[in-house]
Amino acid sequence: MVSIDEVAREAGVSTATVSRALSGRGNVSEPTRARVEAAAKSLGYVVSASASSLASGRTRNIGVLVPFLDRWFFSTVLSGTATALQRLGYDITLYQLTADPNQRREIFDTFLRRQRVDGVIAISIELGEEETERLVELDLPVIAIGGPNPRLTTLTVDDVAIARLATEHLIALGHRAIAHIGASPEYDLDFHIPTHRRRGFEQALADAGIPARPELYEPADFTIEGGFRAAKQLLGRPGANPSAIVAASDEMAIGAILAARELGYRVPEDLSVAGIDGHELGAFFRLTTVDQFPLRQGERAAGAILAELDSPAAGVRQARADLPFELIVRGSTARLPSP
Amino acid sequence: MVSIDEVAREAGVSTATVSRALSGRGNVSEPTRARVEAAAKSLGYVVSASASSLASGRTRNIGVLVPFLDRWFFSTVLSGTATALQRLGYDITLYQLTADPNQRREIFDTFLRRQRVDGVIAISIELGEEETERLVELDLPVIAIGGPNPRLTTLTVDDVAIARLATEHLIALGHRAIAHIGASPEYDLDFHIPTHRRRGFEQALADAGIPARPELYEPADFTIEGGFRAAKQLLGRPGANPSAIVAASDEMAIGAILAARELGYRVPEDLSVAGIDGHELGAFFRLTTVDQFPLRQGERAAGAILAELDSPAAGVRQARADLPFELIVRGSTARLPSP
DNA sequence: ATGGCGAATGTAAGCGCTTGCAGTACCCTG
DNA sequence: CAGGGTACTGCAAGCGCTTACATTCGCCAT
Repeated sequence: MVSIDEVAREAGVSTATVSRALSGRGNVSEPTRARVEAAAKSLGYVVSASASSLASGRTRNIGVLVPFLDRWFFSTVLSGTATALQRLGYDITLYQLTADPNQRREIFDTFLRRQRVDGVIAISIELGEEETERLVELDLPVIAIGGPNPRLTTLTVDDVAIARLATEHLIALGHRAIAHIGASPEYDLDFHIPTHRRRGFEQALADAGIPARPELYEPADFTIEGGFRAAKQLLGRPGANPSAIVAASDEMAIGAILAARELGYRVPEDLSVAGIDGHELGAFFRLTTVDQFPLRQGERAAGAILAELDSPAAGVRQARADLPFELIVRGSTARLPSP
Repeated sequence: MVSIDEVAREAGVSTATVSRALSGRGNVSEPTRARVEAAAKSLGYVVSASASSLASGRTRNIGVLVPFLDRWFFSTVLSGTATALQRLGYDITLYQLTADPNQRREIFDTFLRRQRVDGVIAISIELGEEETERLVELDLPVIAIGGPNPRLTTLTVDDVAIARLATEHLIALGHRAIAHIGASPEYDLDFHIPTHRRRGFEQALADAGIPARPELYEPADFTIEGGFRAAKQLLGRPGANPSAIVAASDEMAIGAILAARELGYRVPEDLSVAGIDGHELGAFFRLTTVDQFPLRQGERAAGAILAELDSPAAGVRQARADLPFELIVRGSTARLPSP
């Protein structure tokens, strides 16, 4: 491995100058800089990350925590984060958190404390009291996506408003018998997203003066299959007879569309279905949805952490539910035919 | 930050002993080890990654290269890798490669050469000549998944055999008019997977004495939507009239099932459909497929890299197509009704 | 008894950088 | 022309560990 000394010798300067020339910190005359750069290139010199980190305290590395790697939403957010961070020359160290308390403890107590990262992004992680504490103790910039956490800077989307938007769309189309596929309470771990969305759904109905009908609610597990089963329940339930369904996720909405088709309903003529999330499969199924732009969420988290890195405490701890979302009307919803 | 000196003082030993006690390298008497451990725990000491790496040359960090983060196959393999690596105390540094040559060059020329990783896992990356060269030059253990690369240790699945297995299943069920959804040539970048699968399909037909029929082939782009369109072509083509379809991916197979339903075919009564990959949605669509266990592929890569780390060159460069795969018969294929 | 050996521990020399401090040369002001 | 900057560069002290080598000590074989 080529070291900085060889570059210094080759360029006829001290190692200090090489360091300054290559890192851009401190003043170096243009000709010297060029000479150093040429020497570095010709020798194939690349600074040693550990030596540089040890001496400077900077790592150019961000730790990213995700609960799942192989689920669409999380991998999409991660993708956005990774793209943005890489573009700016940052490495990312990935930690996939499981439910195993030992594994989690190891990550919070050891991995994150090895001075290997300059900051941490937690993507939709339900953090325990202690875990939040550990994160704060790190004394590093931390950005959390999802689930307002009063002790951390958090990027959150207003899930109540999202669900209300989807529901209002259906109401505006003349629907009144609107069903909702949410989550069973035990699924409501992650930031109470299902609960918030259900509340948004109910608010929209209430605002429109439509009485809530318990038989028009059905829980599922946020998967296509779950949505499929829930929709079958809903559509088969005597007296329910919904003309529209708001699902708390696109995957469940797709399941609902599939279920409806199987039962002989035409979507959207006989049944309107709206989802939430902006899933990649939405376009194919012509699904009307409220997109929350997960890719951009990831990019935004990257931007936020870098901003804090640049000017610490610039982004004073905040927890604003201000991530953007937007109703995307496609072909799965239609005006209720006047009877 | 607590340093090793404080632990040494607290335990009443030298820093050398602390290092040895905590890392497990070298001899330390049991009582001393316990004392050191207690001191470290009470002070909340965690070794500094950069200092340790600089001094020892080991980083306990594996670089992982992926082409996409937000596609099912890759994120699933990555998940397997991450789980296995984390369990063994390794960090993973993630690099999402794009097609942008500048970005790729930066990763190969700079990021990977900063001595930040002990080894590299390349997940289904189509590596250029030069990129392979850079990887070899790193002089680190490198494991590639997919696409036999004679210069690297590669984990590969036999795509010809996989496709043959799927096709033979259909032939065994009595089908003769079997269509294939593959990829258009320009999509055949990544290790020629589509080509191999098409070849396997054709071999199976040939072995069974079934003549190839060009009108029973249709290219697509490996997505559900692509499979949907391709199947519509196939099923609408005059004179084609297939009784079964082998799709080169599960996503395309799912698209084909959806297309068939839309055209009024019952699956599997009127049309059998088989896929390849083992996609998570396969169960829901009752898709018969050849599973290639991507999660396990990821774990296996992790195991392989650690094996090489333990005993360099133990895993002499090899490129065996020996990853396991298995026919999973579900409900999308059935015996051809005797006419 | 004695030499030899291995286990346990300490000493101290790095690992390859970054950066505070100091020195030099040059330029501008008054 | 002196005084004071400013820009550039070098010197050298770390950053917080690991580990080769040295030292000590108890124990066993001779």
